[in-house]
Amino acid sequence: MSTETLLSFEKDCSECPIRHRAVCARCETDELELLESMKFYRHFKAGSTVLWSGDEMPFVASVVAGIATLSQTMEDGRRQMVGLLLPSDFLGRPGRAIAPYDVTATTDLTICCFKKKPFEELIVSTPHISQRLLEMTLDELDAAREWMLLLGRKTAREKIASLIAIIARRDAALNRHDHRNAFTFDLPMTREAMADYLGLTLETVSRQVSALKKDGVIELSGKRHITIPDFDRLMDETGDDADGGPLV
Amino acid sequence: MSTETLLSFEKDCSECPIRHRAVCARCETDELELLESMKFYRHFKAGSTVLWSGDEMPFVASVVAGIATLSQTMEDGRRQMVGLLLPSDFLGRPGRAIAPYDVTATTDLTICCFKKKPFEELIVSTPHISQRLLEMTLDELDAAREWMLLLGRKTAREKIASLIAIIARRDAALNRHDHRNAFTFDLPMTREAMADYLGLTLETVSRQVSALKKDGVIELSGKRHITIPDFDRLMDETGDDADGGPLV
DNA sequence: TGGCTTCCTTGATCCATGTCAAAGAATTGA
DNA sequence: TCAATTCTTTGACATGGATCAAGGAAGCCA
Repeated sequence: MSTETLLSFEKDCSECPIRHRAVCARCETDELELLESMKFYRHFKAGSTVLWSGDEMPFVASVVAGIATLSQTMEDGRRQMVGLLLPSDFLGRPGRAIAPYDVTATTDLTICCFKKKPFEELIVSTPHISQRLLEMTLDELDAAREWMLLLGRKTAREKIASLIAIIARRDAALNRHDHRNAFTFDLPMTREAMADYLGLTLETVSRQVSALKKDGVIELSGKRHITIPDFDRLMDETGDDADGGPLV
Repeated sequence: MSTETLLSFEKDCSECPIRHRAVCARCETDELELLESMKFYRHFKAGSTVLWSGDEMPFVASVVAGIATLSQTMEDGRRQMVGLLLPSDFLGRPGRAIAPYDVTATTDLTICCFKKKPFEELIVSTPHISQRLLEMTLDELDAAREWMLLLGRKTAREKIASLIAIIARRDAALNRHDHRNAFTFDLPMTREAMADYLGLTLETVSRQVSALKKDGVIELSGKRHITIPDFDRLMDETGDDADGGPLV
């Protein structure tokens, strides 16, 4: 992202890349002006920690660019990712002072922050915001339930295929590919992060990625760059219904 | 639940057992009167299906009494429970016409229903309702994330101990036991439903319940009646942090 | 250029949980 | 009271994924 672009939306919400999908999506011009006066940006480098579970959480935020993850860690070190925050997703919960999960930037990350207290007042005074937040939270709950099916019942191979399909789908949505033809993208995460997402070990992730490659379901160049020659073939491997809904 | 009690709250919301926890919790007297004029009750017998995934969903509802589950089924029959609805929990999503999950009554069930269209108008016109719904949805999301850790990373023994702790905790909250001493309750579900909840087979559930019994973590009389001699001992078996938060 | 460091792959082996099978216990209905 | 049905337990065995171990590949900095 270029510096000018950054400066442009940092001044003016109407230039913001997530203007129409974030928690502010429904806001009118006057409401945006209010938000502009309150917001501030923070940047994190790939791999850095945004918050540790148990930390004081003085702000809520929207992801503007990059990817963040939410994860929980057990005493003995077992870790499970429980949320994946993409641009426009919301971080934090009104009414909660302490972060319940570790929040990590898996790529370079820019977030648009609001101090918690004033934002909580906004929720009450600005229905456009609380309505949008409800909608987004319901979407996240649906995603979490899809994920629970994956964690509880899918095989390692199905898990990998599902994750690749999710990422491919998102990429298709962003970059306007015709998803039914071959296309190409980069995995935005390490094998270890994939394992944490899927409830597997990184060795199993590596083996199953290799297996899908050997079977021609995906093509790999380097470690991260993937081509999908036949999206339907990939979908067959996910274990999901043929008609898994629209690719968004 | 006696017939008089039923009749009493069916007429008058202020008598309702879930008055202070459900989606209507924040409503004022005049708002309650509006709800009273719109609501209708439906009853389901234990084991019956409330909705199939893909069904038209003409209403949203609050669980008044009993337990319902949300579950997803894969084409080959693998099933994963993705939600557990207890009294006061909300069923349905404003703006959604089709049920995305199977909804099953695991005990006799009473729900308080609102037709979808009028309810959606309420959401917009009555902030007390949409604010409460947001809060409840955020709580559900937290629960789903806790569950994801269980599904992805816990052992079978830890999963069983966690489920028993969850049920015990809920029972403690309802029946005002002192949870630090021995107490007793019934599992409200079959071994198969436990397996669907935990991402296990029913045989593994049965074996691990037997193992916890042999090790003195729980006492069993019959198949469903459980006594926990030492709650801390049970918590040690769940894999969660010693301090897993308050027992609510 | 070369040597860290991080990330990834692959092999050998183990074991927790799934699968298949049989039978016991509780519940229901005739 | 006796089937019939549903729920549960237990055993024997199979297997998918974890664990342990080694080394390869790519990126980074001196």
